[in-house]
Amino acid sequence: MTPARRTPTLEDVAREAGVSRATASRVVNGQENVDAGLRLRVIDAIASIGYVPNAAAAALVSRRTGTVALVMSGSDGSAGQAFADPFFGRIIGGVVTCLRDRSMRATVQLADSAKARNDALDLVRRGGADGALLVSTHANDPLPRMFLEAGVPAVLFARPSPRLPISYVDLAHDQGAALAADRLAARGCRTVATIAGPAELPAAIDRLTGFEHAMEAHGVPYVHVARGNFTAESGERAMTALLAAAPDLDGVFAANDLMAVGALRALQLAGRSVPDDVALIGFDDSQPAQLTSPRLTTISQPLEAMAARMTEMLLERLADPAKPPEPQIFRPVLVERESA
Amino acid sequence: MTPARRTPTLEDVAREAGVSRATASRVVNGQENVDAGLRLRVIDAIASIGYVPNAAAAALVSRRTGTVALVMSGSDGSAGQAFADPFFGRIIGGVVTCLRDRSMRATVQLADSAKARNDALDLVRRGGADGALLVSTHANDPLPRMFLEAGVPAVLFARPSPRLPISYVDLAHDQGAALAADRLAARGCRTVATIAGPAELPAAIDRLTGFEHAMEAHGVPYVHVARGNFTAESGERAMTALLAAAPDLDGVFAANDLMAVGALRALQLAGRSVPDDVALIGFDDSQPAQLTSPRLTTISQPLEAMAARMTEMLLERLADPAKPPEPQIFRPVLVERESA
DNA sequence: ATGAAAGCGCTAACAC
DNA sequence: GTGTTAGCGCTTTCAT
Repeated sequence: MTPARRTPTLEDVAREAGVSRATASRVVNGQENVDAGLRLRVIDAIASIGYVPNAAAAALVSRRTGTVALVMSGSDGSAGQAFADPFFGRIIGGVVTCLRDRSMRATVQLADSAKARNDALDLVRRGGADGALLVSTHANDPLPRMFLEAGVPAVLFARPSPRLPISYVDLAHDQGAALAADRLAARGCRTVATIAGPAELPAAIDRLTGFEHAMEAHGVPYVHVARGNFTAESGERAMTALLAAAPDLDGVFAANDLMAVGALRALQLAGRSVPDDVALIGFDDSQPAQLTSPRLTTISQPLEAMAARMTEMLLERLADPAKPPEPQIFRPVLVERESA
Repeated sequence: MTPARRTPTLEDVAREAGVSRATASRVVNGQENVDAGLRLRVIDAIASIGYVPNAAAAALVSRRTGTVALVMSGSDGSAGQAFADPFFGRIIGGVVTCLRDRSMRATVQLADSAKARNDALDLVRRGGADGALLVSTHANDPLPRMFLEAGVPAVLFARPSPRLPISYVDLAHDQGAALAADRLAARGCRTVATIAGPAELPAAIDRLTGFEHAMEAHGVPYVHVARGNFTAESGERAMTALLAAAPDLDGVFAANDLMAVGALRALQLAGRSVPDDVALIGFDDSQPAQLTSPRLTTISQPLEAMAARMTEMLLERLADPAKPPEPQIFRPVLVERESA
């Protein structure tokens, strides 16, 4: 008859295999310096008694959990809604995929309030995660500085504003905007406008100034500017205003695809043909960009690759705490479709 | 001068406050039965020496981690790509939001290969998570049965197929389809078609049969059927085929919004006006549904609420392991816009 | 290459 | 209400 069973421990494995707990541990953790014969016996013992290592015990002594905190920093109160945005989803995908190659995992935190930010930081301080990945796109987000000051290993997605001595990955947003400007200029557009994003997003600012500078380089000293908030509605409104201000417009760069979709609608309502009367370029290469007619020419960013690199940088930092902070900037690419 | 500091432990707190470690522990864990005066002294001590609890040590003895594994089960090789789909994002949002109210968190796993499935299961068995949330939408996914047989607490998103004695949340997909049928019937549509989703998704099957049955109830015995794979392109192709087979079509139900968007395009290309010539209804209430012209009438599902409920059910199961498995079905709602 | 032994920091009985 | 105590299961020097 079956004895009342506790769940088997390393001790049991060791006894069963006739080795010490230390050796059993070495085998479990895949260390090389173990006699092949013993290793085999340990492996058999593990299988025969159905041993499963205890993660908490390992973490307690090794001070490593194999877990990384992935902190999504939103404006206060943005709540769970944010996750519906593929931007976050793609980053999660990149992070999770990178981690699992190393047998690690991510725990997702939402930092949209002072309490939530503290909880996220606490998680790492309590040893619930080995380090943190902070997706923080807003200027003056307190989160990066909190982690920095607490001495908690962290890498950011997006350059902190104001700047901080901390590693981050980011896109060359200005280059993306320049790609759009180049395209418009190449089509011969001379009266151009841009629908900019919220001023509190450094990325939006970079896209705006990047566009202006690049058009300037193409001999176009003035660009009409309207602001939106990254929604289609705001893009439509902005485009309507732009059309009123500059009826002879022949090229438009929207700081994201959603606003470009709205702009497209306004343009079509106004009887302008895209791209013949007005060329239009978006940013992000999101799904909506592929669903409009004409389909949107846009700027794509390698979010998954950026997320994976961010993860690697954290792992490097964990392996060598002395590693100095480092930025890593990715290049956007122009996706040519029908709207420009 | 400052002594060489270890990181402070509960022991240090206890000494500083002049109480036992047990009392200090009670205060840290917010237990009620502690003298108010002592509690204050402990709190002061914590602040003054900068104590931070160690999660691994707590987990080791309490056998609780406060972490739940959120396992995204995709078809093999679907990789990180899947996360770009707002479907997953919304679920993650619902889960994370629900958990954080209880000071818990989720770790995201991708189960798209035999190894990944084993890793996910192992995570819980090693005590890396207290239980699992399995988002498994494909028929014959081995994942749910694996967790069930391992005796690991788990709750599913979507009814397992074949059925299993395990708790799950799901949408009444057939009711959603019926909502679409009712709408079409109310508009007087008599020659209707549906663009169905992949046959390996139980949800897609339910939407198809639900639609057929409801139209039948409205006195329409036959529904034209074409299959798509949930992409806009497949929807466009399906619609083109449907138009060829039944040129007098006056109503179409697509099993998701993306296919509806494709169908809309095909319809417009064929010179049919939507909704005047042909009424069109989608499913999901996704972003693209709001960006087309006309905007899509569609069926929405409360994914965040479903995810939150799934999470609660797991927590209930954790609190009472004897709790019998239970399904929880949510109602879809018709979102009236312009296409039908 | 292997084993002995010393904790890692905490919770939960249990006794008072 | 408070303290004492016995581990939780593992990794990791340190000898050998």
